[in-house]
Amino acid sequence: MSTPATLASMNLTSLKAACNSCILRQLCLPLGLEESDLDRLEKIINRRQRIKPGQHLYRARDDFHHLYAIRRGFFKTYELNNDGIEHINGFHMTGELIGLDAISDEFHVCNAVALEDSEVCEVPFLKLEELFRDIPALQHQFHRIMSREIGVDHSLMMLLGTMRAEEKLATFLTNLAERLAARGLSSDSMHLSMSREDIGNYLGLKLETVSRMFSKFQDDGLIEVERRNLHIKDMDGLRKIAHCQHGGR
Amino acid sequence: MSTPATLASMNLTSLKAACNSCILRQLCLPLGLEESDLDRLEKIINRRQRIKPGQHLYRARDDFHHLYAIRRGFFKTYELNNDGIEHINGFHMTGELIGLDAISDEFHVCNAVALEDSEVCEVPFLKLEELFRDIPALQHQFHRIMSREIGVDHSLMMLLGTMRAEEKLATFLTNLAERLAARGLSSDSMHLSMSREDIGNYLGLKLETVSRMFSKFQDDGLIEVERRNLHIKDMDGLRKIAHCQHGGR
DNA sequence: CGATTACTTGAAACATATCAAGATTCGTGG
DNA sequence: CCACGAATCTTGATATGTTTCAAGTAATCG
Repeated sequence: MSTPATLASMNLTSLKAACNSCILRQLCLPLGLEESDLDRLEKIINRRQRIKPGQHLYRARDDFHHLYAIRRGFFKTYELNNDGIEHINGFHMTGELIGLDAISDEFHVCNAVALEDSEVCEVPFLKLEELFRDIPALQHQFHRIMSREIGVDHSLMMLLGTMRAEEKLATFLTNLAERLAARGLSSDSMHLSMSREDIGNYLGLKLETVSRMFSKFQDDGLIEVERRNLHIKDMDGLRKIAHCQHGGR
Repeated sequence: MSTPATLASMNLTSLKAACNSCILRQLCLPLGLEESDLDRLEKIINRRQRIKPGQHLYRARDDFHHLYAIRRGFFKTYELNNDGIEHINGFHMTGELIGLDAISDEFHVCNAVALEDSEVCEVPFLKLEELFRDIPALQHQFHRIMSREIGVDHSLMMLLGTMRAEEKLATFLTNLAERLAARGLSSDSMHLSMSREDIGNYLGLKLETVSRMFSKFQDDGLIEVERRNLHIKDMDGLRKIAHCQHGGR
């Protein structure tokens, strides 16, 4: 399913990266870059790639060549262990850079699949590293992004290791809302791109437990939820349950 | 308590970093560097710092200036959430680089405390970034280390999210053994530097559960454990329980 | 339209936590 | 050096939260 209207409205230049005009600049790699440096960054970013829901951006064991900046849409990244048990490492939205875990072994270790109609900028990593040598600000921003990823993972480890189901889900929801708000999107009404099973998998819970907690929150007047449409009625109440404020993802 | 013999045998130059002669080169930052580049790296590494057990290397909210390469000893890094609940992010040994999570906000977010008599090399991060511009191999190795950290955290997330107590502890022990083996140390007999409570905290279990699992493994003939001395009698048996092979930490 | 998938809810089973007591080790000061 | 108290660890009994199993409903898809 392509979207003809959007396609028609795009000329060739807009198919290039165009970090310059990208509303995500403040979230993404080129934060704080000067005009001339932005141009250089844009030049190494090959093209924009469209990914349909259910389609994989990369899979474990794929050769690693590119990082991906999410321009639009929603992804989950997950890993399979030796027993074929799946675990979701993260849900990723607009402005986030994914594929960072593949640098160390030169192949991807996790799988990235789109949960919504998505679009990514493909960033060739070796060229990016070359650019770092000329643009210290870009290098530093990249390190901040990697470091942030580590911090986010630590927050998730804390969640998985110390919280009960109720706290986990409340944290998940407030965090999702904050990330939407940071992108100027509605933070009290949202569409959940992922299934109950995905949420549970991510939080270390079974889907039934997630469903029960949703019902409980609804009974308590904190949210309204029907299927994947979520309305947060009492953010402070949710936060009180989550009580531990979490990082960026 | 200092160790006079060691102190006496050290001259001033050996108090400098001496990556050159460091047995950890293959694990640490300077992997694959040429002699001349090694010298440049050594020059920015200020000094070696000795840390006594129980002493903090850094604390959350401390200004971030340095990464620390562990030359000798054993550390745990932990985070406190808003409720004062502690969660251990990792146990770190010789050759590992810690403090990476602080880059993004320019202050430390977790606390690092020595569990044994330890020694670290202090690496000024901004100077290191400058060096990256001249030494591409160093830059790339740093990115690999950060990426590896992310991969390790993902493995831990999988452990916390999907495993039962028995699997968690078996994974913890085999992983510890592997890391010791990678350093040329005995992997079947070891001293556990951390308490049962620390192990439990790290694995998302209570100390009583850890203790029970230790007893169970001992009854099953997999290990011998008395207090903090551990002997692994049947590594394959442990691995079979762990069954999911984990990353570097 | 029927079939499949996603979700909800209940009852029972299970793993781990909690509470509690006792044993051992460790540190410290008398 | 011994004694005391604190910390660490083990083990048992009970409590609790989450999972598992099961059934049913609603939405989605071909």
